[in-house]
Amino acid sequence: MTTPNENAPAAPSDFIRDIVAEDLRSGKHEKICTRFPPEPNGYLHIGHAKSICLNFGIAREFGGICNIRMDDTNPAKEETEYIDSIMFDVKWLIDEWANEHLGRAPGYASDYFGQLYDYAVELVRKGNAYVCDMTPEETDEYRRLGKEGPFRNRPSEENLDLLARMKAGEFPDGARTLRAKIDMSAPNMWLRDPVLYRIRHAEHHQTGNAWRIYPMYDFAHTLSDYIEGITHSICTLEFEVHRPLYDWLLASLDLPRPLPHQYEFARLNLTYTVMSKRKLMELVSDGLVNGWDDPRMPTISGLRRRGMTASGLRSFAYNIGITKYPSMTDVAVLEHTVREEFNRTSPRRLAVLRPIKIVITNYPGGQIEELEAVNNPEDPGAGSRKIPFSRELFIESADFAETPPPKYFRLKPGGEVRLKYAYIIKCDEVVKDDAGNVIELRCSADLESKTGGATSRRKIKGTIHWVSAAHAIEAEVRLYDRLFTVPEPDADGDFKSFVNPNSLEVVTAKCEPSLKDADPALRYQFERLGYFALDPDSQPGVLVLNRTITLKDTWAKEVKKR
RNA sequence: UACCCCGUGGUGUAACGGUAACACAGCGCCCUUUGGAGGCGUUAUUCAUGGUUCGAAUCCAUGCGGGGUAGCCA
Repeated sequence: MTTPNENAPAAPSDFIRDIVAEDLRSGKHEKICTRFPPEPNGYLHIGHAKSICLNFGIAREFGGICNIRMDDTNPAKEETEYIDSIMFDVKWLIDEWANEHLGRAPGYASDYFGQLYDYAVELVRKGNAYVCDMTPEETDEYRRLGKEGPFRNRPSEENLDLLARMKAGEFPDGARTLRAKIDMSAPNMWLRDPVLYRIRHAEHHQTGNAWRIYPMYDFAHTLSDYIEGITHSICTLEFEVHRPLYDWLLASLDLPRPLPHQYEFARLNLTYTVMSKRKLMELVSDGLVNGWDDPRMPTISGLRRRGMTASGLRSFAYNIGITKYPSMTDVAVLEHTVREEFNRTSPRRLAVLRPIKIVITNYPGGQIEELEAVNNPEDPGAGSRKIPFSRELFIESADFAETPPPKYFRLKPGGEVRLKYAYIIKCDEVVKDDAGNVIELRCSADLESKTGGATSRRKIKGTIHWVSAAHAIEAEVRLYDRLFTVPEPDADGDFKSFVNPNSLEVVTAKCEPSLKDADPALRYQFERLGYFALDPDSQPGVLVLNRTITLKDTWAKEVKKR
């Protein structure tokens, strides 16, 4: 069932896929149907990406389908803005990969409100549900005590009448509920007559004012699964204790088989970030980030804007596996996955983030050379391009040190360095302003050391990047770092106090001229610096780039050790 | 507190009663016109105790540790 030109790793094996494979083998199911059921009350994050890749991945690997279903049973918390973003993110993530395994057209639990209500009536008829008049506080207390309430044994006819009047909007919010009649002394709290419907005089984003009662998660989710013919209903660990209720609902309605079954796996936790919708919402509303799609956010929209690709996120989802152990994944795994893909696919470019000017004193003033530069050493088919060289250049200020630390093999007074694709130069003079800041370096080039030249084979320890001053184009470059300074910001204390004050730095970079036509679909490697993607803030003639991820920097690590 | 689930190197996973392996991270070396990439090497693991078995990470029991649930949220 796999598509041929898939560059993500081979399908993994895990306990859920083992079950699916066995169910197919044994003939329990002929065709697998999974689902992804987000509540539209926030933006999707990388944890949802794990779930999407699991559900669509299974559909894809086993020749089944996966439905997208908005779990929209609480009109108070849900908004169409979220629906739009969720649909966009899911499509972005599975497009070209598992889109053909999308089941029914993306829909809503609210599509089934009518059928759901009929099931509720049926439950009442069977004596498996009743209308309860207790207040929320009373309900809580009785449940805690394991005590049966006074309305539990209402006659079926009365329940039916009350339920119909609830539906008709005769009672105020919270006045009554429909509850499952299970077992008030059950050790599992979710079996102590859970609420199935509550009264909410609220307008719903899909159904408008058609309904005055709304089903609870357990009821709506379980029966929506059944209605859609879901075979494997995969959710996160916190729903584990709900599973007996899931099974009870299906059994009590006496539904014909095959019934769906619920399986649970551990949600994703990543170091140096937070993952709950509530906390992400706080970062946005407190202005600690610039919106849900801020490139520092672990949201799918943020990661996309940062420059991460759908295939990269999918590879990551496959790399981390699926278990029931509540683990903490090192964000370095994500970073590694992204680098691995970009190293294979990214065109190389020369750009200087923090420029310092150098003058090649023995190079003629008006002369310009077009030098050949390889586009991607990992991909010979990517070809090469020309970059202009002239007497005045910019190099990275970090690539010069007046008093170099040990093992520093970049440019230093009297020292030599190779300019990538160009000449070996020697720093002859350091020019400073009145304040003592280095403002210019005067260098001489070994004019025979260019590729193919007589001295081109000379062994020079350092090679640095550069751009021709006269030809450079400017770009706003946004340098992102981890959003939090500690590996587990929500371990203890206020997570917001650990926000990294240096998580965003904006510089004006000098770029080689070919970047003028930068392609938003591409990720560029700025040699020796990292991978960069065009930000949507870019306009014709105005380049804005985001640093998706740095290159591995062993020198920085060396410096840090001291 | 009650109930449920889970414990394999620093981290994430594999091994499905038969030699504990892979990736990330770390460390060292080699190579390099990216201190990138790549190559080679290396450190380090079955929560504890008992039991079953020729043989246990795997099965059982107890203990310990971690997580989840106890909304008219999902």
